[in-house]
Amino acid sequence: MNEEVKTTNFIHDIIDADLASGKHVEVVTRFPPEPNGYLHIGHAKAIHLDFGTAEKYGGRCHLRMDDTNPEAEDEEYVKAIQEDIRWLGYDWGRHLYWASDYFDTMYEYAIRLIKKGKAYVCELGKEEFKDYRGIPTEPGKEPPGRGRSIEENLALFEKMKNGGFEDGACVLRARIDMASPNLHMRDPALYRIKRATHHNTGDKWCIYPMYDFAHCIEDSLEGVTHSMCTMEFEVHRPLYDWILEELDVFRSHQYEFSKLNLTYVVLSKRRLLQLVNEGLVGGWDDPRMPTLCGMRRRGFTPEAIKKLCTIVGCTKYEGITEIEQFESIVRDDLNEASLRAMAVLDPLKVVIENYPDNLVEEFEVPNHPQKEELGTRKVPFGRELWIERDDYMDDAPSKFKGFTIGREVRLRGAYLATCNSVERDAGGNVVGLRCTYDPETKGGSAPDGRKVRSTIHWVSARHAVDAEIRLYDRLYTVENPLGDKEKEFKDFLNPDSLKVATGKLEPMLANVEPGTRFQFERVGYFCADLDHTPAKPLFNRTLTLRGTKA
RNA sequence: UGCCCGAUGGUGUAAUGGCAGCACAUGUGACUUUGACUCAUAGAGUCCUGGUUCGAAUCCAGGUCGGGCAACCA
Repeated sequence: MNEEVKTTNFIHDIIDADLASGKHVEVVTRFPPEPNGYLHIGHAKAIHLDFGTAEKYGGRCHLRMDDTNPEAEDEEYVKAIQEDIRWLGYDWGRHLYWASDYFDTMYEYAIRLIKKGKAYVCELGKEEFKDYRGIPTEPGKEPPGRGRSIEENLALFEKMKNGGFEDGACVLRARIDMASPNLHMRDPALYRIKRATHHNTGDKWCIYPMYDFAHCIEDSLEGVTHSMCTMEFEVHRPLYDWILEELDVFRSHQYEFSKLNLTYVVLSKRRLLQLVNEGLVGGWDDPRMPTLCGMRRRGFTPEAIKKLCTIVGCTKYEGITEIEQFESIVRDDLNEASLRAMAVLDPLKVVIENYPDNLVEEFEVPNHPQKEELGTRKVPFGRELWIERDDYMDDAPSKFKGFTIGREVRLRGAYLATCNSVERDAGGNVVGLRCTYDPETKGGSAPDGRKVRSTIHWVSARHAVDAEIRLYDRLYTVENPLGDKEKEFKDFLNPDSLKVATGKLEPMLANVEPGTRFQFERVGYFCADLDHTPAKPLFNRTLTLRGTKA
């Protein structure tokens, strides 16, 4: 997973050209989250691009909290955002900034625009202005305040700042072109009045800059050379350029790329919030959520997430990546890195009739089949075992890998054993197996060299630790839950996205740290949950093994 | 509807005027003390129509289809 795939993309091509021409001598990027929600895998794509680009070119990437709307934002998210970015493995060093750091400068810049006759105070209400702006096919009309004198605008703007107007009574507008085919250029709002306490600046301001005004200035002030954002901002770029041009400040440039889309995943902030608020999931860090904290809890690795970002690359094409792509990367990573263990999720009792009742043996079992350096562990074995219910079948076909009456099967790392008879309840259901083992096959191989095709996992009943095991599956039943005009995404929630099992674990698993990842052999990849304790073991299934059903 | 953007196997992504490659997914086979891993192998692609050129996925024109924008959100 560490082999860095050589990457380039259309933005890096531009950077190469900028560096070659001397337009820039260093590369400065930024990741600008608004602290109003948790980061998800879509943000990971942007983070990977922003920080990864800076890394590639030996430049720097700023982390900037884009806190221009105090009504929406909350300190609670700031810590979580930082934790998630660090978890991905990125470091902004001393370059943590806030849009609110620049409120004074932005105010000065607004005045500069007014003095140039490029901004004015507009008293039109929200709905009224919509009328003036008009529709794309027809030019808009000039708002009444547009012709006001500079002095008047200066006075009015100061009155706005000093609280002389009610919220929403007026806004500061850029004076651009009410006839522009780009609606964003029809005198967009720059400042609005909003009496809200800001988490950084408190009650100092009652006017706050709009995104379009704030963002380009933030970039410029920080010396950001390449400001990358998603495609929906493309139509804002002329405004971004216009503001920096009129202000005559350092020219940052904006480049747009397409968002990440994954099958069986919904990333919209609003809908994620809905899942949490309506109790459809356990919270923002529910392991079924595509949030970084949810994915962390699920057991996904930051390396796998970054590798996905590398593979999907950076283009302007709005496609949808199959979740199988990600799952494959995760399995690759987890297969390499995880230690093996044995756990039985749907236990069936086996009695080895010819094994002494009081005997306990410990077998030295490798922690990884291909990596000797990961060592071995001791697993206790006794007369009574748990095996997977699925590992017994009446009249099994020859390709079946498990017990059937008369067939010899290898108990992984222990002995070869043969099933002689089956115990059934009144309904005919199998409730236990009676087997005999071959004492000559210690470790699992027969001295006479006979071939045994089946190997199954097991846990000693006397030593087994009971555990709650949460079996996670896709949150939705369809690839694109947003793709149906009649139904809403919640109609496609997978009722089986979480199943809870009480499993039997090999004893070592009770004592691992929360977050530790394992492959339960023949079952899947699992991760000790945040709430896992030795007294109450709790594991999450990250993914099944390839080729096995959920 | 106006403006902007895009289109390469089922999916994602390379090829920067010169052999259309890689990965995932799918099929088949081998190996296996995990139905895992690994290995081998197969099928499958340049949206359409013209033009420029010795040569076009790439450049040009027109079309088709898909996406975005029209908050005092970001």
